[in-house]
Amino acid sequence: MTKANNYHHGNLKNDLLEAALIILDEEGVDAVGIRQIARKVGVAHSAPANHFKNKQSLLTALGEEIFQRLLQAIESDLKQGDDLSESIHKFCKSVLDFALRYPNRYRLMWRKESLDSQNPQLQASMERVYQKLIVLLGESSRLKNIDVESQAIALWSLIHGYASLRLDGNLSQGRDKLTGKDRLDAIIAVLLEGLY
Amino acid sequence: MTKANNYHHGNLKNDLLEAALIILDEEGVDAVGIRQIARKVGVAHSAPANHFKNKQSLLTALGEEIFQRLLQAIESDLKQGDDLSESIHKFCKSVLDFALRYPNRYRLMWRKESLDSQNPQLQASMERVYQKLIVLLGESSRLKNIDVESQAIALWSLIHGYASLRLDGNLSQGRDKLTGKDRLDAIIAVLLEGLY
DNA sequence: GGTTAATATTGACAGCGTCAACATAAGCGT
DNA sequence: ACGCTTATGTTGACGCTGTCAATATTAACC
Repeated sequence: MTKANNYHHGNLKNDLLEAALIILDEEGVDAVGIRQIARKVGVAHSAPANHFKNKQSLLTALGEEIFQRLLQAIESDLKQGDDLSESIHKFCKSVLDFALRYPNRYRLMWRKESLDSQNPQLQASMERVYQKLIVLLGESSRLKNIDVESQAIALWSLIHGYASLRLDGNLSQGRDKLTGKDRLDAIIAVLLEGLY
Repeated sequence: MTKANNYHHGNLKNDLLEAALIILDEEGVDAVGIRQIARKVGVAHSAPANHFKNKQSLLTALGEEIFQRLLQAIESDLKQGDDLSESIHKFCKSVLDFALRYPNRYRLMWRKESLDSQNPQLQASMERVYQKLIVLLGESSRLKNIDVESQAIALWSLIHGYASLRLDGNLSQGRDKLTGKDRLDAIIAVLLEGLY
């Protein structure tokens, strides 16, 4: 947290987002509020209004930030040269790891009632993650007679669904009883090799 | 809405849940509040406290109710005698239809920050839906060397993820460009037949 | 250096969930 | 039928929230 002088803060917008992220991680989505953030940064309860027109737009900016961080995490996990199967596993594992490490961030990014889902920058930062998957699949030549978008959506749905369920404790970690695989690997295997 | 006499209401608990469901459908998850519900039923703002110890427990009861309705929808769509592939498609279509017809109900049932996710009755009503899927898969003999739970989780993740994404407008309806299939059918096909 | 725009503060407002004190009525044993 | 106990509903208060309007302070620029 920066502090230029006593009145004008200097870097408030960024500090607000930083503080918001901490509150989000520590106390959950619903604890992230204008006044609480302002308190944490040490500024009047109405100061944030100069940088975000309302709560929704602050959360939207935060959501955008979070999508960017997820993209970073994915990119740093994906090594060039992996084959398709390996890339897919890494992509999914990145998302799951992110979701489990920062459950509240993952919840917020999909909370369309709290975010302005029409915001162009938010959409763009989300699209960038999705496009990563499209490119991944598009580069491969060993794929079936199904269009790339369907494949991407299937994979994206699978990992998003699994992460969401794991997040809220509806699913335990577990392993596949027959193959011994980690559950995530097992369900990816289902998607790659089919159910029958 | 029932009304026995002027003071004692007679059937308040049910009426509160009914009203809550309407508000949920019409105004979204965050609009569902003790005071608003009470207003709608025509009762003092503090009357609900006699039936639900706090907002969370009201929402939890509502969530339980919603899971039951989803189960009903699924059961009425599944006909005995369908083969496995058909059953799977129907199960998934039921869930997706429910999610798209009642987006706010679907959102609420997975909002673990708003519900008491440890509540035994809520868990049971959720488990009943999941078990439906397990039984479905368990009955089949044409399945691969993967344990039933992994299969169920894969399917459950896929449909839950897809529904969630569709719900918030992140995914358009669309069709598979190569097969012409409806997108839902296409991604189920991926799961059944594999990506390569 | 003085004016304008940006940024921060203070105070008010209605709405929220929760609690405590109190009012009313229903249920039940006698 | 009566009275006691318990269930259920009302009223009012508390501190919290997001937002807005009025005001104060400082930065930026001609």
